Amino acid sequence: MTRGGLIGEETGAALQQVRTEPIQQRSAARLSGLLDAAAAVVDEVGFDRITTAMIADRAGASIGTVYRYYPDRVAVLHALHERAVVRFRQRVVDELGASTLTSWWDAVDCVVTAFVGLYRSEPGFRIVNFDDRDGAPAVDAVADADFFARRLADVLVNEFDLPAGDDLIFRLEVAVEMADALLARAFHTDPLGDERFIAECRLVLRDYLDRFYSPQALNLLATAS
Amino acid sequence: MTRGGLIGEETGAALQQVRTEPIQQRSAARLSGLLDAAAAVVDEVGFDRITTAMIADRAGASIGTVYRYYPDRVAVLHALHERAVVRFRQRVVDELGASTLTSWWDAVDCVVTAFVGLYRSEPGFRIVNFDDRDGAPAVDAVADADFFARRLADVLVNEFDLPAGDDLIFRLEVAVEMADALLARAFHTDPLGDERFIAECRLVLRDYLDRFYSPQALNLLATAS
DNA sequence: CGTCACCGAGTGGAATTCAATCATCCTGGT
DNA sequence: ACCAGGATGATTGAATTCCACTCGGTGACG
Repeated sequence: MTRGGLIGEETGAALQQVRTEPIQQRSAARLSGLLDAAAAVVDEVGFDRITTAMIADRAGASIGTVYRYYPDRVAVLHALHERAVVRFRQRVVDELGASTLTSWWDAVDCVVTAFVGLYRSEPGFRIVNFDDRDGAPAVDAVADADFFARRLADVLVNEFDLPAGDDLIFRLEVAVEMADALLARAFHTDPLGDERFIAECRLVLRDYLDRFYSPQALNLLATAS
Repeated sequence: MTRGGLIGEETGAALQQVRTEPIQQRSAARLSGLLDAAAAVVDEVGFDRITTAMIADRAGASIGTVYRYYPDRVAVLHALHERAVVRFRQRVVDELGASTLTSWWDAVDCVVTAFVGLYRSEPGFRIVNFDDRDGAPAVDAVADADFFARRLADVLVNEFDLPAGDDLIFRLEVAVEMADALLARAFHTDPLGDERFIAECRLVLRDYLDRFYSPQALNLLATAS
């Protein structure tokens, strides 16, 4: 199933951010418990007021336990970021499966919907943007966007016969960056998301991609070759 | 001169971030020296690993001196941010003056050019993005984008007769967010800026705004009313 | 000689470590 | 099957380190 590839359990972008892989089952819950706590704390006190003690407290663990699994404070945020990205991809897959797709646009629309949905439902999702420039998770943010663009390109090529190639990937990455910026802006003030920016985001994406991948543009491309 | 308004010495966004206004001349240089040091450190160790001690060291001052002028660590970043924004506006004005503007597009182009130029020449400019979401200067980042959009709107209205109003401001803010995201992406890996993303940024901006403000669109608007 | 600038050891709180302790799993003997 | 008891994973929290920020003392300028 090509769509499932979006989730991607490949190790390419994966990272060993956990010091020790949990062996016993009790600690499996600890890990996600710590992340849940971190997410809750982020939403409560904000991104830069987090303390490791708060996370430990909220998770019902001691400080040492936090450091058993994560090398330092920012690694916890990294992990939270990663988990949210995975959930985002899962949500995109769900959206794609629940909708009847008649053109590539429907797929892009699903991505936007998934993104907006997560912003609304996932605690701490705000810190998770693909392109946070300066904060902790910054390093591999672009790698995430790039990775996602590649996967999305696969889907669009396989299901809607868009022309594969670097151009498509590049344009999707451009689209991802723009969408991320506009949606982040939509949620900057309004916790439910400013509909104006969300709508404009869909419009911009469609216009931009239509320029290259509208039926007309594709026809021109086909007859020219 | 309407263009000069872009620089904006209004007190609306200004802030009393310096504790003590320097009285003696020697300390005038100290202030900018501290900011230069901060900028250098930001470029070297990254945004979240900055240390007040590092800044003091680099500036050849002691910690106490930093705190003489700035109330706390983030105030230094704020000041750096503010200085960069002022320089950006100045550069935009310079670009506008040095170019012959035949349409609003040339003005937008100048803004992009100024932005790219600063990215290349100004140390620490990366932290200065309009829309840093989580880091310290995040609070008024959107306010900056909004402010800049308003000023730019004034210029475009006065010089190119674009229809004034909230719609124009909103669209310019959308444009600013998109441009910022794409240019940040352009400079994420390549210190000189990936030309592909820069070019695509110009294209996206033009297409987006053309939709509403191309001569044809404006004519339609005029005849309809 | 009174300010203005500057210094840098000192304070407090948060981040991180680590040696001790507890819990769980494993193994081999009965 | 059962269980003792070592081996190893998991947890703890006091101790340590790091870092932002203060403040009393020292020079420099006018």
